[in-house]
Amino acid sequence: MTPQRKDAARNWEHIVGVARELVDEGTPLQLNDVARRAGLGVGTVYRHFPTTEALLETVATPCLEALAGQGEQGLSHDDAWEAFAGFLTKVVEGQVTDAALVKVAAAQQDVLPRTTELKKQILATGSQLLARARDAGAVRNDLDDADIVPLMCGIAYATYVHSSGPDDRLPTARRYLETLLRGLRA
Amino acid sequence: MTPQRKDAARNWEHIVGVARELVDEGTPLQLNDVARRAGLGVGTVYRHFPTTEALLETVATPCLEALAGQGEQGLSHDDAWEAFAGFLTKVVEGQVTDAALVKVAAAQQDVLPRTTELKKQILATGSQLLARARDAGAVRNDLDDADIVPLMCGIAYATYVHSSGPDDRLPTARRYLETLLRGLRA
Amino acid sequence: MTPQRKDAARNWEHIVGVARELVDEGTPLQLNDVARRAGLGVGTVYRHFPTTEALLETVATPCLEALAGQGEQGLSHDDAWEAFAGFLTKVVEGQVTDAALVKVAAAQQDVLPRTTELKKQILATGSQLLARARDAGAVRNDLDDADIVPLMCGIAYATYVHSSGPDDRLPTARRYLETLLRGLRA
Amino acid sequence: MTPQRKDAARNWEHIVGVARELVDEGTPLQLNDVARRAGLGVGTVYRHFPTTEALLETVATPCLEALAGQGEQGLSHDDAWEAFAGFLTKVVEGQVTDAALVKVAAAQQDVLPRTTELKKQILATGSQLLARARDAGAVRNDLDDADIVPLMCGIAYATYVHSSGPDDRLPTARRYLETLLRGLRA
DNA sequence: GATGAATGAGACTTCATTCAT
DNA sequence: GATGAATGAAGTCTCATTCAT
Repeated sequence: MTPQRKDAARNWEHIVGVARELVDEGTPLQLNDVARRAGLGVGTVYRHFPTTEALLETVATPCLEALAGQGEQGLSHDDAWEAFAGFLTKVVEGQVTDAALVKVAAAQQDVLPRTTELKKQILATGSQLLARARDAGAVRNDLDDADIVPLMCGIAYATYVHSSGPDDRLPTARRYLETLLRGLRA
Repeated sequence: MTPQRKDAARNWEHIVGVARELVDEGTPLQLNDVARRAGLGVGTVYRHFPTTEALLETVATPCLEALAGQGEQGLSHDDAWEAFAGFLTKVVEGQVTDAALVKVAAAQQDVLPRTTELKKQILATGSQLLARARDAGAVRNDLDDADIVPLMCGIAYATYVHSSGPDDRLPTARRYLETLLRGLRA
Repeated sequence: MTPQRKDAARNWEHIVGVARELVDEGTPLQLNDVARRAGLGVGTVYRHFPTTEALLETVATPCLEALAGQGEQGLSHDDAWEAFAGFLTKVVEGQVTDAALVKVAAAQQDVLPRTTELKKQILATGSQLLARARDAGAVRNDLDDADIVPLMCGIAYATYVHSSGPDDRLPTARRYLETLLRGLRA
Repeated sequence: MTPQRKDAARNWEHIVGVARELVDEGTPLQLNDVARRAGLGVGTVYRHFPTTEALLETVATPCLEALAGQGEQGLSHDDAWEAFAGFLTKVVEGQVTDAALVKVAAAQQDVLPRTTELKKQILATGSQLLARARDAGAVRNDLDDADIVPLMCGIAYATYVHSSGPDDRLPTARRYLETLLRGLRA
């Protein structure tokens, strides 16, 4: 994925870094814009990332990887409910902290195979955690695998609608999630 | 609100109708686009609706009015919890049925006084229903007035993320809301 | 020129009054704008004044008439130079006081016969005053009739370029004219 | 100022050339219009000149530079009055020859730093020449630095009002300036 | 590979004028 | 006569993408 030549690799990093900043600022990603801020030619940015989505997904990748990792850890947790709830908390925290994540999560289609892979992996982990919790009688039966991601996106969205700024988002998101989890509990 | 002259009124209706279609299609509202589809001059559309928001809010108005009405009815309901839950159900059903509603609900600023008025009214009703349910000991204490709208938007959003088409939205939304309501219950 | 029906006459007056205000504000004359401010339909304004120029000239007419009158008076002045200089002073004062006047004066073509008539009359008076002053040996020979209006417009323009606001215009215009007059003196 | 790449430089020149023509024709500068006439995309023109003013000032730059140069020469002239008068003559000749110059001169705000610089320089030269002439007792005391530009613009404007075509402008402008200069003489 | 100039479709908006009511 | 809704050409400007250098 990462190109070979050293300068190309440096550019790649730089572009992703600039894109990260833009996403954090809430500025809509525009490849021209990224190029200007990175002090690079548009062509260079296009070579590395043919579309906005590709760049966005790349920006989101580390977060997705972190979530995937945390899911793995959760699987070794004794308490099935705690594992499940803890995982969802991480997911929601990620989303309200990182605007890139929400967009990538809500997108129906991915452009990078890596993104698809990670999303699948996270979903699989979520499903396992849900299954375990359900088997342990901790979660109600009417919740499906396919509901996890939408619900997390919903919580994140609710948080964005509620929040005036980026500061009060974390507590709000946690509060909303707690409520939802209480509703999920068997 | 509706203009006086017959032809103008016809155009007004027509524009709103076309906009309704576009919203339902998921096409982003564009005044030029509306004009083309309506077979009218751009200027005509601009005369009636100076901004996209004005048109969008107008499109959403009937739904908002319906919700406001249903809220009123809820206030005369005996069971405080049922009244509260029923109202939220109506709100969520409205949102997943009507894309305009989500956008208008999530917007921080309105452009039409009528919209502001209706939103206030609905919020007030929601607050009253929440207070009644809380007083009756049916709802947990940590839910605030300011959380109602965001949570409803969140449910709607979750539904959109989940749904492949517009048909399975209603049951999904109801299921999600039920879960949330269970979590809100004291 | 003024219409017959009483209400029409009232409208006519009102339109001209509103236009006067707009000109004084420095707002560019727009017939739609005039109509809105006057609380009349655009059609009504168009009926009275088919073009912006027609309205502008109408607005300028009283000033033109005043100048024409003052020119007449000047002709009966004993001192030929004083008469000439005094007349030019009035003209320049008019122009820097009234934006409509500059535009009408600088225009190559008039749309109202009345305007043409008044401009001719003023020009004729100016020519006579110039001739008298020249015959009296008070003015240099190289100044032509056709130079009077342009020079007055030039003085007015210089004043506009110089001036920061409308308040310091009169003294500036007078100063500039004095200089020019000194240069015209034989 | 001129871009690096050869094709870009060619376009830049071409655009300025086309703009020059339009200005000379008396056609109001419009970026779209320029693009069409130049056979270039609108975007190209906008890239080079983000606003009409930027293009206009660029078109006027060579003239401004010429004036600045001539002012320098004037400073080394023995006769203070001749130097002053000669400079003003050049300025006025420039203005009536080049419509861009009048607009740029009369504008309160510049958009290109180069324009501001040149205008300052020319003004400074004018001020010095005026001071020298005044010290030499050749010019009346009531003329201020800040009057030079407005008066030159006024002369140019008077010339435009007078002239039927672009051909008789130069002699007219000279005649008007002579008259004014006579009035400025101590 | 890198650059960034060029492109031009297309979105947005204004306004002079007409004409049905 | 009066009204003001309708028109749509024309101007402004942006931005994703391509391609010559």
